Amino acid sequence: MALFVGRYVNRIDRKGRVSVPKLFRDALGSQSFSGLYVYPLFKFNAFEACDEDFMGRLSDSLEDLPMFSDEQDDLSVILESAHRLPLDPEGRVALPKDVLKTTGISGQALFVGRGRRFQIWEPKTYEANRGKAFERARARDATLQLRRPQDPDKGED
Amino acid sequence: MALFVGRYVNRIDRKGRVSVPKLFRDALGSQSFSGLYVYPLFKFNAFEACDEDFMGRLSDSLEDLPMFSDEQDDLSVILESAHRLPLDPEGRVALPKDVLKTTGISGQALFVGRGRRFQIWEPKTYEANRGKAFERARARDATLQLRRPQDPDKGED
DNA sequence: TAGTGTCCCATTGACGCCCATCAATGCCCA
DNA sequence: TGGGCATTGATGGGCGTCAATGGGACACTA
Repeated sequence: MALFVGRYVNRIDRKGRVSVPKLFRDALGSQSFSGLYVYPLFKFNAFEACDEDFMGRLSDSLEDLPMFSDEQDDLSVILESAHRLPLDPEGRVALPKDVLKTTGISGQALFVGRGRRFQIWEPKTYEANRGKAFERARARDATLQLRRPQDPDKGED
Repeated sequence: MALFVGRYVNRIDRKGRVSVPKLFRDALGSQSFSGLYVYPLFKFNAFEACDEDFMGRLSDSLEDLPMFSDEQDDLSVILESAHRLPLDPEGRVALPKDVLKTTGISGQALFVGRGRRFQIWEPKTYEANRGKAFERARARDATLQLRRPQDPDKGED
C-alpha cells in the first residue's frame, strides 16, 4: 500500500507542469489509473493528494455520515472540488488553475508525505503554517498510541 | 520480525554515507524494500529508524486519530520529516543533510538498538543523555506489564 | 487560426552501482 | 596454543544511469 514520507520541492515550468517526486510516483503506481487525485484542505491553503484507493475510502467515509445531513453536504465539498490528475510520460502533472490560485503556488511546489496521502503546498505558506509543528509536538510531549502489529483493525481500547 | 539490540559506531565518509551495522541490516532485510526509514525524535536531537512494516504501522496509527484534527496534524510532522533511505550494495545509507544537522553528526554515527526499531545519534550527544533514563526509571520504581507469550497480537515470526 | 494538451527528445546534475582496499574476526593446522 | 590464511564487514573513490527539467512537434478543438 502507498506510503508517502518526506518533503520534496519541485519546479513548475511555464506550462504549469511539475514533476511528482519519484518515490511518490512509485507509491502510487500499483493501480490501473496512472495518476493521482487532489482535493482542497479546509484548514490550510493547500491541497491533499492520494491514490484512487484512498479516494474511494474517503468517499465511503462520507457515506457513513447521515444521508442528506448538513454534515455530509459540507464535507462532500471535498469531492466536488477534487481533480483527477494523470501523469505524463515523464511523471509530471499539470496543476489546475484553482489549485495554483488557492495555494499561491507559482514557481515551486512542495510535496509533503503524510503516510497514505500527501500534500501540495507553496513552500513559504508551508513554513508559515507548519514550520512550528515539530516544536509544538515537542513542547506538549506528544505521544502516540501505536497500533498493535498485525492487527488489521484496531478495534476499541 | 526485526529485532535490534546493541550499540555500534560507524564512520561517515565524505559523501555522507555510513554503513548500517550488519546485524541491523539482517534484521531489516525480510521485505521488498531493502533499506530503512528514519524520522526525528521530539525529545532528543536524534533520529529513529525502522523498517517499512513499522513505518506503515506508524502511519496507520496516525490515521486512527481524527482526520483534519490538530492532533493528527501535529503528530504527522513525523512522517513529513521522515526519509526513506535505500541501502547501497555495500549496506550503506546516505544520511540526509537535515539528519546531519539536527543530530550534529559529522564524523561518526552511533546506532542504538531499540527492539523493533533503532536510533541514530551523534556519539557525544548520546553519552550526555545516557544514564539519565536509567536513573529516572530507578527513581520512579518503574514497572512493566509484560505481554503474554501466546498473545495473538504479539506478532510472532 | 489560435489555443490547449499530449507526447517526445535533449540536457544536466545528483545519486546509485561497481570495484578496490583495509581491517577485524574466525578457522585451520602445525 | 600460536601463527598464518581466508572470509567478510567497513571504507574510499570513479563512473554510468536516471530523475528532474526545458523546449519543440504534433495533434485536436473551438
